[in-house]
Amino acid sequence: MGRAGEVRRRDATERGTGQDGRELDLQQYFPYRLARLAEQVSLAVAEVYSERFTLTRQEWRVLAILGARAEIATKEIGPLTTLDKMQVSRAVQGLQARGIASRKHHPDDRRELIVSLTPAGRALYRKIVPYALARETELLSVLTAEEVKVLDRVMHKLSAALS
Amino acid sequence: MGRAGEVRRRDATERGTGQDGRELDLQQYFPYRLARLAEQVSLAVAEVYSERFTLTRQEWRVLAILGARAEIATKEIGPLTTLDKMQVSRAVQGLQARGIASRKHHPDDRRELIVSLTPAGRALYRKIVPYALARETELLSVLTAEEVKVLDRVMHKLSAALS
DNA sequence: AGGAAATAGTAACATCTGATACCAATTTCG
DNA sequence: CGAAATTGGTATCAGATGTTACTATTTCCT
Repeated sequence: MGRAGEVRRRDATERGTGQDGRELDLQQYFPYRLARLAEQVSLAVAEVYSERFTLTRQEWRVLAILGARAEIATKEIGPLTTLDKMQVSRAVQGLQARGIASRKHHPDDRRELIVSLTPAGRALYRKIVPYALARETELLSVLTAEEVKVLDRVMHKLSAALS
Repeated sequence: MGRAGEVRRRDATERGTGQDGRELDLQQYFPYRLARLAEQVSLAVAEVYSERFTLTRQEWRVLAILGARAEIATKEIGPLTTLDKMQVSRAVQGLQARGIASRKHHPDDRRELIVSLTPAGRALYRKIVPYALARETELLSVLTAEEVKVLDRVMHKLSAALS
C-alpha cells in the first residue's frame, strides 16, 4: 500500500489551498462516489422490504439466506451476509419475534442454534423476492449488457483486491 | 452480474423453497454486492483519516470540502457531502472542537454560519490528502484504463437513474 | 408596518449500533 | 479424567445516529 511519498506529483495550478500533489475533489473521489451510489441503491431496495414489510436491512439479509435453504446454523449466517455475530443474533431474534423464523438447538452441540423459516416466513419470502429481483432488474436496465459484464468483473476485482 | 446469464439461472431442482420466478442468491444480488464493496472500500479509506487522524467519516467529508475552498456556508455543505443538516452540524462542531475549523456568522444573515479551516486544519488537510489520493490510486490500479472508464460511466448512469 | 411563514442551526430525546464482558456447552490435552 | 481453552450466542453499557421540536433570524405578504 502506498506510503505517502509516491502519491502523484503535483500540477502547476495551485488553487489557493493544496500545494502539493493533486487536488482532492470529493465529487470525483471514487470512494465517496461509490459510498454515495451504494447508499442510493440501498435506499431504493429498502423500499421493498422496509416500507412494505417492515424489515431491517439485517433482517432482510438473513431472510434472503434463509429463504434459499431449509435451515441453517446461526454461525453460518454471518459469513454469508457480512454481518457480525451480534447483528445476526439480533436479526434472527427480530425475525423470530415476528413469527418469521424459528430456532432450535443443534442436537449434537447445544451451543449452536439452527434457524429456519416458519410457514409464514416462507410465504413472506416468496412475496418479497419478486419485488427485490424486479428492483435489481430495473436498476441494471439502464446499463448495456456490455456495461453489466464489465461492472460485474470490476466489482469482483475490487472486492478481491480488498480482502 | 445481476441480470446476466450467470445469476438468472433458476435451477430445475427446486431447493424446497422458491417456486416462482428466479431464485434470489444474495451473493450474486447486485445491491448486496454493491453495499458490500462500498463498505470494504469505505473501510480501506477510513484507515487513512480515522486511525491516523481520528476523524469520523462525516468530519472527513466536511474537511475534504473545506480544504478545497477558503470558506463555505454551513448550509452548502450538506448537498456537497450527502450529509443531512444535523450531521453537518455535528461534524463541524467536532472539527471546531479540535481546532480544525472555525465558524463565524454571516454578516448579512445572522442565522447562517460560515465555516473555514484554521491554519492547523489546513495543515491537516494537506497532510491527509496525499494518503487519500494514494488510496484511491491504489484501489483503481487493479483495473484497466478501459474498466475505469466504464466504471465511471456506469456509476453516473446508475446514480442518475436513482435521483 | 407587522404578523405569518420560511430558513439555519441546534437541543433533546429515542433508537440503533458497536464493543466488551459474560455464560453455557464443548473440546483439548497434560 | 478434569482443568484450561475454545466456541456459540447474548446481556449490557457507551457512543453514534436519526427524529422531532424549538430558538433565532429573516422573508413574505397584504
